[in-house]
Amino acid sequence: MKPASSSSSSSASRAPRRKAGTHTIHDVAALAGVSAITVSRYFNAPEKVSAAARERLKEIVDRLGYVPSQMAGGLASGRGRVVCAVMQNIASSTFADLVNGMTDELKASGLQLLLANAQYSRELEESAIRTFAGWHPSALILTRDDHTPAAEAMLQALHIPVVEAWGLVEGRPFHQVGFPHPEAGVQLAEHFLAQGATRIRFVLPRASQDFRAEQRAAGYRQAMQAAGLPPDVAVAEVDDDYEAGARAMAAHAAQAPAARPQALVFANDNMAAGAILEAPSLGLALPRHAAIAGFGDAPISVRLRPALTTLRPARYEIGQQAARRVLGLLAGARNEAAAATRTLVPCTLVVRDSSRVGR
Amino acid sequence: MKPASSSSSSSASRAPRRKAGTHTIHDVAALAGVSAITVSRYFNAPEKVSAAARERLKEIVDRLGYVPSQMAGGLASGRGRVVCAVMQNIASSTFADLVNGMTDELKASGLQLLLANAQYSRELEESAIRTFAGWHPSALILTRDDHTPAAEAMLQALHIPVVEAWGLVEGRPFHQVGFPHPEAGVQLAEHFLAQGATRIRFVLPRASQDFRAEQRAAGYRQAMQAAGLPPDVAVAEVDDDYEAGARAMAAHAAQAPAARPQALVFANDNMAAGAILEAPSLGLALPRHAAIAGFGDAPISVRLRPALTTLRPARYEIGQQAARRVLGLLAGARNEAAAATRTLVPCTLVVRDSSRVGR
DNA sequence: TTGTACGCGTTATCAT
DNA sequence: ATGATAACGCGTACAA
Repeated sequence: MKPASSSSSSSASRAPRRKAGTHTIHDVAALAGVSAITVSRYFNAPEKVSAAARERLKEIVDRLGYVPSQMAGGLASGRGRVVCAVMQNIASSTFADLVNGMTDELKASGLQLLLANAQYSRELEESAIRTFAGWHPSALILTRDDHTPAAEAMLQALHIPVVEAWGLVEGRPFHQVGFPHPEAGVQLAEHFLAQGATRIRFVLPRASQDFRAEQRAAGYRQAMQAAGLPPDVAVAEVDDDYEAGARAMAAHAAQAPAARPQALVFANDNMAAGAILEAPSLGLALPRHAAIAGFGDAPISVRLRPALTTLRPARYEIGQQAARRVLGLLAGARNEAAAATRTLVPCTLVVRDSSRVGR
Repeated sequence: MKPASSSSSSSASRAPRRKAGTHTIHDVAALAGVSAITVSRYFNAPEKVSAAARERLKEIVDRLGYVPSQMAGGLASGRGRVVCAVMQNIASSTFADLVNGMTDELKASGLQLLLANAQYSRELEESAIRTFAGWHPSALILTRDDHTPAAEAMLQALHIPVVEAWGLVEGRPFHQVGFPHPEAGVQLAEHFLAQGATRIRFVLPRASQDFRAEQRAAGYRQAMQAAGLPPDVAVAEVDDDYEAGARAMAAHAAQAPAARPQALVFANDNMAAGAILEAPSLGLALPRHAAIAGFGDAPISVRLRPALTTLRPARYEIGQQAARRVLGLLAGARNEAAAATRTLVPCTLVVRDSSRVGR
């Protein structure tokens, strides 16, 4: 079976390409006695297909177990039915709740959520965005607002909706859903200031971690200065949050009672939990010897003794709203240059026993 | 955007399809003075491209910010560069660790991990598998072994590696990585039996939750019966694990001391934590009034007082091994009918203060 | 080591 | 409401 034509390799039959093994839209179309495009419309715009055809197609699709190829569809339409999200720490319950909110909201739309974990690193975020670019996503959801210049350039070049979820800052070119983290620091500081405390310490996790925590610390600083009091920010020396909290408590116990801060604001609930759990073995009775507050409203917080006062961000709702914004932007695709919107999903201060300032 | 089409103004039949807006492999090829296939090889098999071409291509790819289209590549090659995983509860730290293990292991391979959340429901798992089928994944990772018949059929029809991670049972047609959960129940029961305890209670979360917990309970039952003792399994009446643990402890306190179980095995660490945190307000001193053990080794467990004895599954490692098995199967693609393998990643019993049986 | 020709399965466009 | 045709961007097979 050599190609007879020695000259320009003409119509010589090539080896048939290996089939993917699954059914294609043409199999379905042939069985239903319609053309492929009708099957396509059956999936993408059922109302444009006659009821009769719809019924026959449903039966055949079910029988064959046919599932449209996302890759072929994405290639043909120029956009993948994918929303990509870059989280900072998949293992934390915070981001898990965000993801749940997004997933639930996107479920009905047929959009698949693609996740990446950047571990609080801008460089990893950039790399994730680059990877995602290959999927031609319909939209992108990020969880920070200080991208690398390269990442920022890619975001502009993609020409798709970009939503920054979790924080809320001014002057960004992208849509945002979340709350201003400095404001959260202010809220916590004022909770203690209102009780007449004058020595309030803010405890940060070890550097190079959650940059949001530092924004909250900045808010705390500002509130202290506004009250004419000296800010007092301590930074943990260990990575484990519980351990860091426990050590902060030990440092507290080591100070002379009169010099001790009256209140400790921890950058997150895990640190605060570590502190509360450690207190008894240090001979400290809470909240008398130290009023405590955290951030995040972890599930454990209400169980601690004393129960932990904390700030509760609406995590699930932020994920949901971010996804909803994406869907809205995709639907009303026209408003290209529409101004970036900012959606506030506020935190709630949850006051429990741990934050009663001793007198 | 320059028209990449070589055929010029002939047969102006149709409107040019809207471009995706990004660069294509041909843009890169043209700038480098090579053909498209060379660019393709530069990405997929760099060693087959001359060093000179490689260097020029690197420069151009960087300058353009070109990223190959996953959809076009997947469509052309018949398999997407995607591994799909169905988790049962994304919000739990258990599954987060699994995901981290998988992600890290897959990172270098260029395979993208697609996640779905089935919330302990077989039906949702089936639906996730159906959705995933449209992506023509290279492999599938699941976290249960009791799929619906329809799901099972799809798994067979996909003709791709399937790995069941987390549990380990006999007689399954798919590869497995994990540990036998009943065995975990046995381990915990025996830890208390070895201390001479005769009244040991197992506390399950509310029904319709984690079916693995019930497998562990079955192991506990078996160990008790083997020791000639009556099993005592309590089932929680509330969904919140902490609350369930607290209530179990209250029920314990309400019993006459002589009739109380000497030891409580909780189906997970969250329940155990709820119990330990509640004990002081019930007037119970642990472990004297109740020896406690959990399962999972949550981060909080070592912080509790008394610190919680628990079983530590190597979650990250299970995720990693599952991904590694996938990569192995994809590399040595030949062994189609190779027998399903089972990889044991054992649990470690972590003994702390909470489980000392009072005498 | 590099290039040519073709088709992967779907949807956009135009036509009926 | 339905169909014919031509892409979408890339990788496989084969040739040089």
